This record gives sequence, C-alpha cells and structure tokens, in this order.
Amino acid sequence: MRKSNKEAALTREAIVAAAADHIRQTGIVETSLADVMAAAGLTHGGFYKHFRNKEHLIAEALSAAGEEIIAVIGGNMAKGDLNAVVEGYLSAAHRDATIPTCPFSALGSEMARSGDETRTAATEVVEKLLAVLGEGAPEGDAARCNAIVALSTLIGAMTLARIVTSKALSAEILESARDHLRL
Amino acid sequence: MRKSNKEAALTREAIVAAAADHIRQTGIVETSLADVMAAAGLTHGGFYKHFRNKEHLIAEALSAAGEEIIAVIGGNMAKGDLNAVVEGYLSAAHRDATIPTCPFSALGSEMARSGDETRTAATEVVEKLLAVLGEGAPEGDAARCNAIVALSTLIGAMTLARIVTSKALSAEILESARDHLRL
DNA sequence: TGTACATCAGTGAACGCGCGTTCACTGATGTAC
DNA sequence: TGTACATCAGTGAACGCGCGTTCACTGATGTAC
Repeated sequence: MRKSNKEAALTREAIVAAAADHIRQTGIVETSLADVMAAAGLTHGGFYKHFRNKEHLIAEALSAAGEEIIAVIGGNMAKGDLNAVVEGYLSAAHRDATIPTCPFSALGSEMARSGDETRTAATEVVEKLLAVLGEGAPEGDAARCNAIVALSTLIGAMTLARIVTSKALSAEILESARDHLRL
Repeated sequence: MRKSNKEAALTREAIVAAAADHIRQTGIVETSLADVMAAAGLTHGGFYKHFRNKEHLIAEALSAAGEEIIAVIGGNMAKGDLNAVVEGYLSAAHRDATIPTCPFSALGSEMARSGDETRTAATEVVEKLLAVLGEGAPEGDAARCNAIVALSTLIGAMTLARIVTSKALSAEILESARDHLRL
C-alpha cells in the first residue's frame, strides 16, 4: 500500500542511515541491500523505489557517515584544539566500536576502489574535514598542510590499530600517534 | 595427470604470487579463487589440493605482499634514510600503480575486518616494517615511536590520495605528507 | 635397475547459496475536476 | 468539499549470475619390493 510523501521521505532517510551504519561495520562489498532494507524495517524489493542502484545508496550513505565524523571532529575542535580531536579519534573506544564513526579508517581501501559517484561523495567529506581541522586555511597554507598530515596520521594509525592482533601493539600504535599529534 | 613434487611446489608459489597481486589490485572480497587460479594458469578445481580454503590463501598472499613492501622499504632505508622511503612510497607512481606495492594502503580497511589468520599474518608484517623503519629500536624507544607515526602517516596519506577524485587535492595530500616526513 | 601399485596434481562439471535487480500486485495516498 | 481516477511505496516471488566448495575422474609421478 502506498505511503504518504512524508512517510516515504522518512523511509528513504532510514535506509540511508541503516546503510551508513552497516557499511562502516561490515564493509561496502559485504553489505547486502537485503541486510540494509531489513535494518530499516523493510523488505528488499522496495529498494528501487528510492535508489537507482546500490552505488547510489553507498554514495549517499558515505555522505551521511561523513557528516557524522565532521560533526564529532568539529565539536572537538570547538571544545578546544586538535588535542580533543586526537584523544577522541585515537581512543580504544573508537577502535573497538561496533559501528566506527569515521568512514575513512573503516572503509578507506574499499573507497579507493569504488566508483566515481562514491569517490566524489568521499572527496567532499575530505574537503570539509580539512576545512574543520585546518580552520579554513587555504591550499598552500601551513595550517592546511598540518590538517592534511594530521588527518592522514589519524586514519593510518586507526587502520593499523584495528588490523593488528596484538593488543599491546595496537595500544602502542594509538599511543605513539596520540603523543606525536599532541600540541 | 599428477605433477612432480617440484612442479607442484612451483604451482603453489604461483598461486600465492597471483593472489598477492590480485588482492592488492582488486580487494580481498572482490578477488575470486577462479580469477587467481586462472592468473596462475590453472583451473579453479585444483585450488583445494594446495589450500584448505580461501582465507588460508589470503593470509599467505598477504605475507608475500608484505615481504615485497618490506624489501622495497628496506632497500630505500639502506640507500640512505627515511627520505628515500617517503619519496618512493608517497609517489604518484605508487598511488597510480595497477598493482600497489603496499598491502596496508591497498587493503587496510578490509584487513581490519578479516579473520584471525589473515590479521595475524598482517601483524607480523607490521612488526617487520617497524623494525626496518625504526632500525630495530625496542618498544618505548623514540625511534620506534617515530617509525609507527611515519608508517601511519604514509598509509593514511596514500589511502586518502587514492580515494579523492580531485587530482589537485590528491597531489596536495601526497606533497604535504612528503614535506612533513622529510628529515 | 625394473616392475606393480598407490598416490595425488590438475580438470571440469556440479552443488547450494546469496547477491543485485526485476516484476506483478496491492491498496492507501495524491490529484484533477 | 466530495468524487473518480492515477500514482506509487512497499511486498514477496522470481531472474540470472558468480561465488566457494565438492567430487569423480585421469594419468603421470612416487614408492616399495
């Protein structure tokens, strides 16, 4: 039975939100549309009433996940400085979260092999993150370079910390990166 | 028809080498056993004469890819210092390579979600890389901390540089990281 | 060294399964008058 | 405002496909005597 336009819009948002969570937990390729639709409380058949295909959903889900990490990092920057960002990002809590907040450490290598639409969405998120971390510094500015390096180190350290099976090494990685990025 | 033991050992090595290339180009999940076997000049049915299952192959392929990046980085360290490593790793050539040398920037987020066997193999590679980059410095030593941070920054920057659709931004990321890591 | 038999690397068909996508259908909602 | 019809969100079965894995088979290689 047809739903009202308002309900349909909410349904669409729910699908994007479910996908944003699911891909960060499970990976893009391993996430099936049926799983996402079930998480949104729907059956899989209705998916194509909202999205042209899987890639469209992934691109939107990535933007949604991007807004989340931008909000968290923006909040921590506002709270003080880069230190708050670093402590939050490189925490054991973020490393062990069922649903990681940051799509770049959760999905980085998959995103690099994704289609144009997905990578374009990701590029926008990168630019916004650099604007927040670099406090709006333009290209070439030292503050922007620092933001790029800090973001790279955050993502690389979290990726390594999640790969490694040794708890000691994982903690050592997070701590080394935290110490280095601390102002 | 049965092959000699020597031939069979060579076949096994060829499968591992083909897998090491294929996963870095295409991703772990997107790599099918049939593709790997075909790349090794075989049909897919014989796979289980050499490996218990896909994960066993992936773990071995990751070790093989790890030896490659260790050799490259080790060679560059021997040539001089970290500068040579950084220039090689963060080059446009490495970013655009059909088969990236480093499995961590090519497969990092997939490895984090992989099984124990795969992650254990990856952990060994991380330890060896840190030994090379940190010139054998023990845990807690400043040189080892620097090695951890440098490795994180290399991996994170390369991951971002591959994700981003803007050529200018991609170059900016590589350059910023290069400048920062230069001694 | 030669013979007889067991082993097993590699082939190619087959399996069950889950995937993305399509489709006919339902009935409440939207719209034109 | 009420009526009549078109629209379309959501369902659930079905599709073709590729996957990891299994299996019967072949015949050259390994091994025991």
